[in-house]
Amino acid sequence: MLEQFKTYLQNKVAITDEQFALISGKLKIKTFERNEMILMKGEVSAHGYFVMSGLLRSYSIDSKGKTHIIQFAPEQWWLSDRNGMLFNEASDFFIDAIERTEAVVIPKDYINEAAKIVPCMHDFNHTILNNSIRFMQKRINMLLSATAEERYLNFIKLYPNLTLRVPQWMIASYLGITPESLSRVRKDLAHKHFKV
Amino acid sequence: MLEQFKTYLQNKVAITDEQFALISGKLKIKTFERNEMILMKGEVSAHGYFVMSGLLRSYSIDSKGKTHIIQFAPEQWWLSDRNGMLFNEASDFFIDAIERTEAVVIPKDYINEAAKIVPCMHDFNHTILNNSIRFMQKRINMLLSATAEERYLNFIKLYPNLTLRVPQWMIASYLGITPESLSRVRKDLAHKHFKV
DNA sequence: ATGCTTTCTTAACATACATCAATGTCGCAC
DNA sequence: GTGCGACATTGATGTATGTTAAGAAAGCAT
Repeated sequence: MLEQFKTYLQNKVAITDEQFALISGKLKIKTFERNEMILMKGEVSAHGYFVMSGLLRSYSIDSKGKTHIIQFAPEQWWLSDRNGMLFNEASDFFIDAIERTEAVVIPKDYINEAAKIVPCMHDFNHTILNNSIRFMQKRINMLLSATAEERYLNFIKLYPNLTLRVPQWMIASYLGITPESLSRVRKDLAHKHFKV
Repeated sequence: MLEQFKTYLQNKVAITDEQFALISGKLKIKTFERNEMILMKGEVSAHGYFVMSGLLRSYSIDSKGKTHIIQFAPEQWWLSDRNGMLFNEASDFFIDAIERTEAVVIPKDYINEAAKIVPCMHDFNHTILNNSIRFMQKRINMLLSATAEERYLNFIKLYPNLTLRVPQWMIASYLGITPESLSRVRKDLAHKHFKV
């Protein structure tokens, strides 16, 4: 059941099957239905999720009722609320399931506990967090500097398979533009003979 | 000399003076002049910086020659290129000094080495990275949802002292608007009797 | 101090994107 | 299969912000 998570871990750091057995005992898998709410803004979350199949998202809702997607989490991605996980504070964002998804539930103290047994879990954590940061820096750079069309092209390159799985209004929401604008960007690209 | 860095560390995790002495031997302090270039895009960086006094920034330059500020690093902040630090890859961004600054130079393997002696350095690193992530998530949310005026007001609240130290075109660049727009926003705020 | 460069402001004008609204299409629930 | 709600497209129009350009003010180097 946790086979996929093991493969993922072993891909990042040197962990033997025996070691994995030692640190995976407490891990649980949870299934979320399509559209199921996972975390509300304001709640305190004590778990992170590693997505094995399906697709999660975190998002905000602004004063005008518009939603803004902060992150997509497809297979092999992590999603967690940093406020709750580390600081026991209320979440700024909502989390829900876009598709039916199976995720490994990671308790907040898991990494530290696991690292007591398998020290390189610290390196693993370190790597994950740093990756997340450089990923977000690139996104910030995009939002600061790119036009709607450039952002969309970048999105397609970055998440080729999401482009087909996710409704366009969600992609628009991730890019920081309206669905109408995205529709027009796509129309223009089609005229330029651009193909996904 | 490293007094400030020690205080900072002790504020975050339980480290005795003795422990700090053990892990601070190799640390060096470096001074950068105003406008001094610290890292060019494309270079591989092996150091992070902890700012003790002064102000650093990381930024990109787009195809039209415009600069976009990714991060400011005033006193007590960290700045490093994640590409080089963790993955030995070329940096996406530039780093330079806005003011004359004194910074502690943190070699890429420092945290791991220090943690061998003082294990809670892992917790420290963990906290720093998570804080950075939630900070950036909020910024992304801003860029997705807020108007120029809202972003500026948020900036003032977040970095009250930077507002006075940094030229306005840099603030504009951080907010993702032009200096002219920022000037207009400020004019409007003045009419509404808003005071910094 | 002097002069030169950088920064800030203001105004006229341009434009990318948002908004509003109507229509069409698709997929899913019953 | 029918019908309803979610999604996508398109067009007309609005608006926030960008662009260009000029002059004023402030900062910096010699």
